[in-house]
Amino acid sequence: MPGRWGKGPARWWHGEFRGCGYRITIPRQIILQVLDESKEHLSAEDIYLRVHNIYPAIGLTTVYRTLDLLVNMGLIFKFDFGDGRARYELSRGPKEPSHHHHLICINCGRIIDYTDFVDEELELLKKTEKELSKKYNFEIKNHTIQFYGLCDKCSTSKE
Amino acid sequence: MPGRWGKGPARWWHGEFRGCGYRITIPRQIILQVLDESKEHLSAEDIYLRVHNIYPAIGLTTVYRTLDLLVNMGLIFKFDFGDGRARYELSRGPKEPSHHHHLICINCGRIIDYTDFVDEELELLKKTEKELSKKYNFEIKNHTIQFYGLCDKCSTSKE
DNA sequence: AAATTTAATGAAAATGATTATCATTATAAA
DNA sequence: TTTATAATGATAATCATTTTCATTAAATTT
Repeated sequence: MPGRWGKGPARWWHGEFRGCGYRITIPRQIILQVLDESKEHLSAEDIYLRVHNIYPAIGLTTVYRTLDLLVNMGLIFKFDFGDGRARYELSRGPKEPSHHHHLICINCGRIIDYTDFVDEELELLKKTEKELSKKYNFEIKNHTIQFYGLCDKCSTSKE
Repeated sequence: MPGRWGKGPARWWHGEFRGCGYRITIPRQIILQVLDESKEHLSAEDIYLRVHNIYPAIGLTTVYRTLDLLVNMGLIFKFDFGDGRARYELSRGPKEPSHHHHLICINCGRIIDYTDFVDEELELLKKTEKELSKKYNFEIKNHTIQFYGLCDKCSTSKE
C-alpha cells in the first residue's frame, strides 16, 4: 500500500513520538528517513555520514542519542556482530515487519539476512520463552539468534 | 573422573598447545586455571584481577592476548551481553561439555544460564545450519542464542 | 647444564566507539 | 509572539581493547 503515509519522508512514527511526549525535530526526521531508506545494517557512523549529506549540521552525539531513544521505543533494533561497533535497523515500520536473523562472516564481516525456518523457529522460541519465563520468572522481551562462520568467498579463499 | 589430569592446575589443554606450537607459560597456565575454576561469565578485567591474586606480575595486555588465542583455538567462548565488555567461558574441558544459552537482564545485567530445551533446540539448529549452509554456501562455525528481558527482581521492582 | 633462538610478556601509549558536559537553539504550548 | 524546556552540537571525557617496543623466559640446541 504505497503512499499510505503521504509523500516525502515517512511519518508513520510521528504518532509514537507524540504519544511519548517526544518532539519531532529535523535531526530525528532525517535519521529515521535514512534508516527507512536503507536495508543494510548501519553503524552509528554510517548513519551520521548519510544524515550529514542531507543535513550537514547534524552532530554525531545527536545520532547516538537518537538511536538510543529509538531502541528504547522499540522502533529499531541494535545488533552487535562482534566488530566493535553497534549496528541498527528498523524493527517494523510502514513495510511489513520482517522477522529475520543473521549469518555473520567471521573473516570479512559480511552479514547475510535470512528468513528461512523462521516459522518453525518462532514456534520453538515461543515455547521456550513461555517455559523459561515460568521457570526462572524471567520476563523475556527480545531474543537474538546469530550464526557465525565463513561466507562463500572467505570459505573458498582459505583452501 | 576427578584426578584424571593430575594434581594442581588442570593440564588437559597442554596437548593442544603443544600441537599448535604454542609455549606453555605461567600466565597462560594461571589464566586457564582461573577460567577452569570459575563457572561465571568473566570479563577480561575479572580474569585479570583473579590472576593477579595468584600471579601479581601479570599484565592486562597478556590477559587480552591469551583470551584471544584461546578463542581462536576454540578452548573458550567469547560472549557479548551488551554491557560494553566481552565475557569469556570455557567451551569444553575436563568437565563434560555443557551446551547452554543465556537469559540476560536488560536492567541489572544478571545472566542466567539455561540448558532447558537444548535438545529440541539443537535439532532445529542442526537442520537450520545444514539448510543455510547449502543455500548461502555459508560454512557455519558457531551460533549464539540469547534472550533479553527482566529478571524476577527487576520485573517486580518496576510495577 | 649453559647457550641460543625467538615466542611471550608487560608497561606505557594509542585507538576508537560511545558518553557526559554545557552553553545554545528550536519545538511545542500558552 | 512569547515562553518553557527538550533537544542539539562542539568539545572533552571514558573506557574497553590494541599497538608498540624493549625485556624476559620457554624450548631447543650445543
